[in-house]
Amino acid sequence: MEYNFTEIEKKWQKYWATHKTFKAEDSSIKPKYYVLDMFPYPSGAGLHVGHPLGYIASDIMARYKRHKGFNVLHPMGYDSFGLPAEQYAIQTGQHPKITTEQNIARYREQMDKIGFSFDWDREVRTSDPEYYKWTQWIFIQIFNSWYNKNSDKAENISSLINEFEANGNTNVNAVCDDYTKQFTAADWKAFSEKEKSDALMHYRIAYLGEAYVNWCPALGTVLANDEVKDGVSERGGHPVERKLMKQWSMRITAYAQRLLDGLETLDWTESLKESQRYWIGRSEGTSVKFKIHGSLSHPEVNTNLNEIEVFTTRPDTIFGVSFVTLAPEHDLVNKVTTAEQLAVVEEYVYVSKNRSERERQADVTKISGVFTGSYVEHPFTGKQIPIWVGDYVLAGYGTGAVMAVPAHDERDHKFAKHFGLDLPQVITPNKEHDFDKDAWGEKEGTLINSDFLNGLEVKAAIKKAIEEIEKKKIGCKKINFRLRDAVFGRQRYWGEPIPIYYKNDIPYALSDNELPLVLPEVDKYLPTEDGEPPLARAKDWKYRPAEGGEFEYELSTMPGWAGSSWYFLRYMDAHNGSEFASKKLMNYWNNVDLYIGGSEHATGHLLYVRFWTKFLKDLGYINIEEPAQKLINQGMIQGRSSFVYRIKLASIIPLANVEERINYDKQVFISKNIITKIFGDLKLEGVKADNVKRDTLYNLIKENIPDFPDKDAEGPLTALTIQTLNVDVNIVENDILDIEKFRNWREEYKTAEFILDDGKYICGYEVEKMSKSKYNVVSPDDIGEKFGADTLRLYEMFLGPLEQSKPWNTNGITGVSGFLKKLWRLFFLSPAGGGVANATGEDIAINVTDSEPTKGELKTLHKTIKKITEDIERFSFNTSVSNFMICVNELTEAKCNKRAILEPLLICLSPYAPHITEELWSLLGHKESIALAPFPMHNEEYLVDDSFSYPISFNGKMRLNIELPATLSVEEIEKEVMSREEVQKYLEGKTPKKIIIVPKKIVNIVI
RNA sequence: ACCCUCUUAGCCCAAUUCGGCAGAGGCAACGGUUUUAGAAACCGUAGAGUGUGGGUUCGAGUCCCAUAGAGGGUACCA
Repeated sequence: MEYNFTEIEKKWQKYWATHKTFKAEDSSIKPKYYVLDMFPYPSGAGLHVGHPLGYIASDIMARYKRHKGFNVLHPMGYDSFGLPAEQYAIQTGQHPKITTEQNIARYREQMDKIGFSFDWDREVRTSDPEYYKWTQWIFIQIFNSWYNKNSDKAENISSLINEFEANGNTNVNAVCDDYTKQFTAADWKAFSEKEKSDALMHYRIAYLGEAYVNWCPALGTVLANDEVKDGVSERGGHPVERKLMKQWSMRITAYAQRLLDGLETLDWTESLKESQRYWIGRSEGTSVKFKIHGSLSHPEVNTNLNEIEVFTTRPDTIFGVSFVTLAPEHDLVNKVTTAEQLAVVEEYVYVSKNRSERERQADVTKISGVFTGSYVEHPFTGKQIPIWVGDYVLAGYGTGAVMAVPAHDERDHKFAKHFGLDLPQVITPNKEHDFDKDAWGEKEGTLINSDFLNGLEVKAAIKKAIEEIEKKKIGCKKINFRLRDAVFGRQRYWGEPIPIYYKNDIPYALSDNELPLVLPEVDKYLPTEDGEPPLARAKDWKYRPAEGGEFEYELSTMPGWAGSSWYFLRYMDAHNGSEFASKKLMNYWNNVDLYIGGSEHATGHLLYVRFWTKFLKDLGYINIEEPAQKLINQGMIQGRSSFVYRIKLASIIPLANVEERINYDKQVFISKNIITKIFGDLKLEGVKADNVKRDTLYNLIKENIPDFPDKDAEGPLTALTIQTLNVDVNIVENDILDIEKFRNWREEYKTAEFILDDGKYICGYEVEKMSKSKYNVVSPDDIGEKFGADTLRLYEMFLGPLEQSKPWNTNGITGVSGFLKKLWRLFFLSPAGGGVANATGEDIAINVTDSEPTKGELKTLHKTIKKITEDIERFSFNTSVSNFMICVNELTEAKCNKRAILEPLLICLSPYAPHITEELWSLLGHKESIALAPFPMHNEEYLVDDSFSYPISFNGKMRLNIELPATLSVEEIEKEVMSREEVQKYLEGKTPKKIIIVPKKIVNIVI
C-alpha cells in the first residue's frame, strides 16, 4: 500500500471535524492546559509559510499535552477589525465586513489543510457584535473606574465621588492628570453637572483628554506609538505628524509600576522583558522649580504660574545649570517670551510643531533652538539663567522642561556648543576628560563649584541635593515613566463603536442592556467633508433613551488593540450571552500556560493585554494578574528571493546598429555564474566595462543566439548594464531557473533567450522579508499539495530552533518527506522475505507482528521516547524531528515490524505528524483516534549499557578507548586502566600526577 | 547611539539543567543498485576542531574578558 498523503490527510481532517476530537471540556478531573497563538489579523494575502511556524509549534504542544492526559484548550479566532480591510473598502467601496469574511474563509481553509487541533467551536471574531458587545462593556468598566494609589488598584468611580462629596479632592491619592485643580467638598457640591463630569474626567482610567497624538493625514486617523515606525505609519508607510487632539485615552500609566514588577514573575524571554522594561522606562529623579525672573511678558494668560518645573535625574549637577530649555509645545513658552524675541520664538514654535515625526527624527543631529529673552533665578545662587526653547526637549516626557547642564549631559552639551553657551563644570571626572569635546555624563567623580555639595562623590551628592531641594520646598523626589497613556480612539469606521453618547456636551456611558452598540452602515468609509469621522455619515444614528430625547453618539471607534486585549478570556467561554465569560470557567482555565507569537507584539499587544488583565483583576472579575505565564516568540521566516540578470541591449550592441537593436525584441538573460566569471561582480549598472570583457560577453551571446544583431566593429563604448530582476521563487529550484515556466510567467518573457552555464540557468539569491512584491512568498498550500501537511509540519520544525529567524528554503524538504515514506514502509515490510516492500506501490497489506522486541529495538524506542519528551518540554522541536529520523533509520536497519515498538512510536510522532499516524494507528486495528492515546513513558532499564567505551586522555588529549563494564567504580576503573599496556606506553614510565575519572564519561591522566 | 540574540562540515542544524571522545539527522557532493532515459527509491563514502584573540580548568563549542561579523528591537526619555 502506498503512502497517499492527499487522501489520508483529507480523511482525518474530516474525521476530527465531525468527531470534535479536539473539543475542550468545560470541566474535567484532568489538569488543564491552555495553549494560545497570538490572534491573527486575516489579511487579504492569506498565510505564507512563515505564519504556521508558531501554530505548528503550539499544535504539537496541544496534542502532546492531550496525550499526557491534560484537558487542553487550544482555540483560534480572528482580530478582524483593522485598517487594511478599511483601506480596501475606501478604495473599492466594498464593505469591510465582506472582505474580512472572505479573508477569514481563506485563512480557515489554509489552516484546516495543515491539520491543526483547534477547538473551532470556540472561534471568536472581534468584529462580531456578540464579541464586541463585551469589548464595549469592558470599556465602560474602565470608564467608570479610577486608580486609587492608596489601595494600589482600580476602583469604581463611585468611591471617588463619595470622597469628593465628603472632602473634595485634596486628600485623594490617585493617578490623575497633571493639571487637576484642587476643590473642596463644598466646591464639588456647587459644581454643575458639566463641571462634575470634567472633574471626574481627570481621574477616569478611560478618559477624554487633550493629548499629542500621532496623526496620520493619509489614513485620516491617529496611530498608537507602536503603529508608527521611523516616523511613518507601519501599515502603508504614510507620514505621521504630532497633533494636539481631544481623544479617548487609557490611563495605562497608572499601571506602569505593576507592569514593570509583574515582569519578574513571568517566564518570558529576557529580551522581550527587557524591551517592555525599556518601553515603560522608569527613571528616578527629582523635580525642581525655577522661579521666573521679573514679571511675565504676557501675565494676562496665567498670572499664578511664575515658575518652571523641570525633571532631572541628576540633581547633584544643579550648580552646573547654565540655561533652561522648554519644549516648543510647553505652555509657558508664549508667556515668558519677551516682545523682542516674540517673532523668532513664534516662528520657531510654529515650525517645530508642524514638523512631522519623520523630519524630527531624521535630523536628530541637527540642533535647533531659540532664546526666549527671559530668565529664571537659580534657586541656590540666585543667578540669572536664560530660558531657551528647543525641540530636543520632548513635551510629553517629565515636565516638558529641562535644566540644562552642558558639562554633564550630552544633549545639553551639543546645544550649548551650538549656541555658544557656558559649560560650567561641577564634577571632577575620575578619568582624563576633554570638556570642550564631550560632556562627562558618568555618575562618577567628585563635586566642585557646588557650594554645599563640594567634595562629595556623585551618589552622595544626589542624596544631599535632594535633601536640600526638599528643604527649600522647591521640588521633591519623583519617579517618571516613559510610558504614555494609550490613545484609545481613532477616526475610522472599521472598529468597535465607543459606547458613549453626549448630553449637553457631557459624555455618558451606555447602560449594559443597551449593548452592543452596533456599528452602523455608512455610504462611504471616508471622513466627512468637515473632517468628522466616517461614523458621522451614518444616517439617523442617534441615542434615544427610553425616557426620551435624542443624543449624539461618540463618533470615533476603538483601536485595534481593544478586542485583542481580552480575547484570551473569551475563549474560555466563547458563547456566553450574559457575561464576558463566566467566573467559574475563568477560574478553571486560569491563565494561558503557553502563548506563542511574533516578537513584533512586544510593546503593543503584550503590554495592553497585561494592562487589561490587571484592571479586570482589580475590579474582581478575574483572579489572575498576568495573562500568560510562559511566552515564546517564534522567529521570523524570511524569504529567499531569486534573481535573474538581464542584459540591457543598448549596452552590448553599440549605437551604429541602432536599427537592428530596436527591431530585436527578445530579452537576453545570463546565468549568474557567467557574469561573475567574466566581471567578478553582479552589480553592473552603468559600469564602464573594458572592451575585452564586453567582447567576451558579446561572443558568448552570439554563439548561443545566432540571430542576435551584429556588433558594429568600432562602436562607441557605452556603459554596460546588467539588470537584476526578482523572479518568482516558485519557478526556481535549487537556484536553477525553470526556463519553460519562466517564459510562460509573463508575456514579455515569451521569447526570452538565455546564456546558460553548463546547460543550466543559475539564479542569484538574497534573504529578505517575505513579500508579494519580491516574488519570494511561498504558500503553505503549494508545499502541502506537493509533499503533504505532515511533511510541511515536520519540515517547518526541522528548519531550526523555533525562536530563531531563518530563511525559507525548500532544499531539505525531500529528506523529511523521505523520512515519512520510510516510516510508512516499516509497517509494510514484505511478508515474504522480511525485506523492504517495493516503494513503487506494490500492493502489500499492513504487516506488523506481535512478536517480542529485541533488546536493541527496545533501546531504540525508549531512547526516542526519552528524547522526544525532553525535546517537547523544552520547545526544541527541531531536534525531535532528527530524533525520529534516527529512530526510523535504526528500526529499518533492524527490519523491525513489531507492534510493541511501532505503536508507541506512532504516539510519540502523532503531535508532529498527526495524519499519517492516525492512518497507521487505525490500520493497526484501533477504533479510537490516536489523539487521546496516552503518551508512552520511557523505561530507563532499556537504556542501560552493559559496558562503556572509555576515552582515555593524557593531559586532556584523547589517545585511546578502553571498553569496560559500565558498573565499575572509580577505583576499579583506575585499576583496570592503569593495568593496560597501551596506557603504560603513553605514560613512558612516568607516574601520573593526577587521574580524573568520571564514570561513564571519561578518564583523563595528567602526567 | 543603546539593548538583545546568533556565529560549529559546501549549506541547514546537533552536541540538554550541570564543562567530559565535536556529529545523531537532513540537503548538497561522490560511488553503487534499480530504471529505455529522467524522476523517485534504496545502499554506501567522504567532509569541520567550533568567527578572531586572550583567560579560568586536569579538560572549553559550552564559563569569563576583549574583538569582528550577521540578525532583531528601541531611539533626543533629561
